[in-house]
Amino acid sequence: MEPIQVYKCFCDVQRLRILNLLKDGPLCVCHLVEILGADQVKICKQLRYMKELGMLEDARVAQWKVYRLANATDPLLEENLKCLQDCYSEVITFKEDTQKRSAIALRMQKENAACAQAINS
Amino acid sequence: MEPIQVYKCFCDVQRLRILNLLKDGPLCVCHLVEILGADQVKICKQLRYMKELGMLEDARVAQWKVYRLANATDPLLEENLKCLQDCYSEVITFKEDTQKRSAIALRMQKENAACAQAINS
DNA sequence: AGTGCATATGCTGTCAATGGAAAATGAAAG
DNA sequence: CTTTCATTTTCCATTGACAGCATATGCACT
Repeated sequence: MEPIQVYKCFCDVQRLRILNLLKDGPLCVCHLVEILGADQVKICKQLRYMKELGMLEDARVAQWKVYRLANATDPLLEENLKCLQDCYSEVITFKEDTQKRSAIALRMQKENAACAQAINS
Repeated sequence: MEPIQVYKCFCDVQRLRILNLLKDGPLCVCHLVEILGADQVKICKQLRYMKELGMLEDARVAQWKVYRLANATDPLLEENLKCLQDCYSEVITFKEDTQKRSAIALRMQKENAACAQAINS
């Protein structure tokens, strides 16, 4: 992966937040939409962007589409997510996102939601 | 410095090469032009871009203008330059640039060039 | 086939970034 | 004060990224 392309990818807070979330495991689009509180179409486009870049992979589970980080993790990606967490937590809502993610996982366990398998597969 | 702005700055190989060079100490525009083998006006614009971003500082020495990294070094900047050197040395000509820089410094010592003080001030 | 939910695509206007050519500034030297 | 060298600015055309909206696809259930 060309470093310049990676940096272009990093130029959007939403993309950074998505990458940070996926770092802890796969998620389906509806979860990302809920956590980021953003337009579905927009999220979709970001996901496609990062998939074409080779950063993400996707898989279908029934109606849902599950995205995960691509296998070969880019050193730039890891370093930067760490650095952002350490130094820019007021600027990017990584912590809040991760908390929301836990809340969703919990809720789905209780409700035994159909979509739950997406997270745990 | 907003991380997004920093990443936008990183989206250009020439800017990365400039930052890498300045990490080892200040340089004047003419040296950067020589090392990067690029259009002088273009370099100028990049320098201005990074100065307005707060990443660089400049000072005049006679006819020459000397650029250096701003005092407060951004953790993102340091981390990324290191990471790029480690993992992408085939993609970005950091090593060659640094060698050229040494060659210039040496040559100027011999010639006792007027511009030399710029590097060493 | 027809409905509903989840996800994706296409199109269009807008705005920022980039490059090239020409002109302008600032400092030193004749 | 004119020339020269180093650097910067301005203007203009082009490109690329992005948001918004409408529309389309894919899958499951009936």
